[in-house]
This record gives sequence, C-alpha cells and structure tokens, in this order.
Amino acid sequence: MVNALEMIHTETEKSILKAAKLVFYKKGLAAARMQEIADEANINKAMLHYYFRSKQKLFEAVFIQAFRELAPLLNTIFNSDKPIFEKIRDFVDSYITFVTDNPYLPTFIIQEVNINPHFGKTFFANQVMPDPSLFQKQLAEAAEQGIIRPIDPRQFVLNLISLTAFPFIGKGLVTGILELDETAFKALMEERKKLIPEMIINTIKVQ
Amino acid sequence: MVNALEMIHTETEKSILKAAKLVFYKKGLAAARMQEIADEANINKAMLHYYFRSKQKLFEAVFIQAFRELAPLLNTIFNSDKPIFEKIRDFVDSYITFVTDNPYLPTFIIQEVNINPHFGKTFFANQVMPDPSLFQKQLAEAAEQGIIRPIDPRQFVLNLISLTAFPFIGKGLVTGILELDETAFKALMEERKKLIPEMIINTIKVQ
DNA sequence: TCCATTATTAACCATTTGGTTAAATTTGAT
DNA sequence: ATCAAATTTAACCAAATGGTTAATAATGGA
Repeated sequence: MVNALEMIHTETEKSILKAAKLVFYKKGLAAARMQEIADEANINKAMLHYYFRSKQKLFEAVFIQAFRELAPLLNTIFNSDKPIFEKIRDFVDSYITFVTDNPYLPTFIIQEVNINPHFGKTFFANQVMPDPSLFQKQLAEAAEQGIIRPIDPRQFVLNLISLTAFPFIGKGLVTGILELDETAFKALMEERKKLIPEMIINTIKVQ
Repeated sequence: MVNALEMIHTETEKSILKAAKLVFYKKGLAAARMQEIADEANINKAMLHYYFRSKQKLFEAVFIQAFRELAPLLNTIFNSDKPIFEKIRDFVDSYITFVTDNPYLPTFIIQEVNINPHFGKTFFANQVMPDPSLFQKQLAEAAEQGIIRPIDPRQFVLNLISLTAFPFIGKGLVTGILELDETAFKALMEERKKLIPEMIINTIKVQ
C-alpha cells in the first residue's frame, strides 16, 4: 500500500501503474476501462480500487507521472548555462529522440487537458513548472551583445515546441495528408533534428 | 430524413448535427453522451437514432463535416497560383483567424485520429485530400529560379502547419507553462500572423 | 506458533448508457 | 377529408461499467 508520502510502490502497485499507462495513453481517460487495465496487469479489478481508490485517482497518478517525464526536457532550454544555439540543438535532438520512443506521451497530456480544461488548470497550478526566467535573461543578454536579434521569449519557446512537437501530436493527420508510412515519417523526424535548429538559429541570429 | 445522397437536411437533422458538434468537439467521441446531445438539441434521444442510426454514425457525420471545414484552408497553399511568399502570408492569416473562431476543430480531429488510428486511416483513404503536387512543382521552380533554396516540400508544409496550428492544439499546456491568460494568448496569436511568415520566408529565401 | 494486519479474489450491485419499441402525432398527397 | 407515410415521444431494455463487499489467503512481528 502507499505510504503517507505516496512514494513506496509495491510490485502490484507498479504493475497496475504500468498497465494503466498503457491503456490511458492509448485510449484516454474516457475510453479507458478499468477491466482492461486489470486484464493488462493480470490482476483482479478490485485491486485497482484497493490501491488507487477510483478511476479518476488512478488516472491522476498516471497523468502526473507522464507530466514529470516530459517536463524535464524543457529544462534543456530553461535551466542550463550552455550557449543558446547549443541548447536549441540539444533540446530538439533529445525531444525528438524521446518522443519517437514514447509517442503517446505528449498527445496524452494535451488531449486530457483539452477535454478537461479545469483539470489541467488546477493541475498546472499545483505543479512545480519549469521556470523560464533564467532563459529569458539569457535571451535578453544575447540580444544586448548583438549575438541575436531581440525576440519575445514566449514566441521563441512557442516556435521551438511547435516545430518539434506538432508532427508527433498530429501524426495521424500528418501521415494522412502527406501520405507517409512509418518509415518515411521516422526519416523525416530524424531530418528535423538538424533542420529545426538551423531554422530557428537562422531566424534569431544576427548575420 | 436523409436521402440517398445524404444531402437533404431537415431542420431537426440540422439541429441534431449542431448539438452533436458542440458536444463531440468539446468532449470527444468516448466522453460524449447521446442524452447530452439530445438535451442540447431540445429533442428526444430517439431522434438521434432515427436520423443517424448510432452514436458512431452520428460521430462520423460530425467528423466528416469538421474535416471538410478545415481541409480547404490548405488549398490556400496547395491550389493557388499566387507567389509563394504571398501564399504563406495568406495561409497563416486565414488559419489563425479561423482557428481563433473555431478553437475546438483541429484539436477534435487530431484527437480522434490519435485515439482511433484505424478510423483515421480508413477515413483519409476515402477522402478527397488536398493535393500538394502543384505546390511541390511551384517550390521546385522557385528554387530553380534562385528565388528560394531547395527544400523538401513535406518539411516545408510540416513547418508551416506546426508553427500555425500547434499553439492552438496545445493551448491548455501552452497557457499553463507560459502562464498566459486568454487575452495574452490571443495577443500572441495575433502577433504570429506576421511572425510566422517572416520566419518561414527568412528560412527559405535566398538572400 | 499466534494473530493482527495487509493483500487478493469472486461475486455482487447500482448506475449509466446506447439503443429499441410501440404508441401517438403530424404531414402531405390524393 | 382520408389515409398512408414520416416524425416524435415516453417508456423500456440489455449490456457495460465503476465501484463495493465479504470471505479467503498471505505476511510478518511478538
């Protein structure tokens, strides 16, 4: 059973979480079935409630873990004193690598936040969010030194995440419109590891 | 009742579709409830089945309409003989304007395709998709004339859609991380109508 | 070894939900 | 005005689903 700090995970609890991730990631909260999670974990359905009380609570446990896997990637940009251009390359590379291996993760988070905005709001309000302030300072200093043009850091982050994350989130649509199979899609994404940093650096760099 | 070509829509049928859109867009297929749609349309639940047979069929009717509202936007890029740079500005402007007024539409489509990839695949296979071939030719010619650098048209489209669509699709996450309220978000999006074309043109233009 | 606590199971339950049906009402062509 | 077809309603149904419970088994400290 879980202790007060909700940190001790028994084997059963772990296997439930693993199964719940699988099902929630793929189907989302609404379409996921407790019985399917139980089957996936080879366990009695009552155990899900024994360890997590309710479907909602189990979902929240999965969601918080998902978020904590994804959020640290942003710190490649936000909390690192490497030069800006290097950080951009690092972020794009590590994000694309990560999402290629965990394709359901970002989609899952965005999906659930969209379907239930209230849940998203209260969740974010109670999370330690990656802090962009250091990065904002870095951008401002680089602009002062004439290395890059002045740019709204929010638009910068938006551009970076958009270019990197969207193709995965809209994968179904993208592969449909561009008529890509799995191999072609992966090849394109691999290309983007170079292409995106070039594009962004080219945009902000003072020639 | 619907005729053979599924084109005649009675008032009742229209009001059902309108209500169904509202509910499906906001909640998605799995979380949507037939009773809620009926209530929204001020109509007896049996009417939903009388006109559309099943939840799945009603959903498909909504989905196809959603797709046909969104897909034509791509023709701003694909099927128009305007100069490339002008097309880019037109697309970004019209897309951002459209999605600001219809925030649930792209999210809805991407969401359902993600949750049910098989549905997405068969749907796209049976749709007249926007045809990128003309645009590919235009890009190739412009590159030959030395107006732009040679670029993979698929990457180009990917960049364009990513930068334009992602902030809306990930709105919940984006506003959470960047701590934006509704007004700030809209202002940023308005800015992007200029920013995105600049960025893309700057990337492909031969200096 | 004993026993209290914890973990696990199978059966069960109440509610929700998509869908049906039969009767009633409306519509419109003749 | 008549009547058959189309539309609408209220009541109903079976299956699915999240959740509970009471009995059983395993665990581990005294």
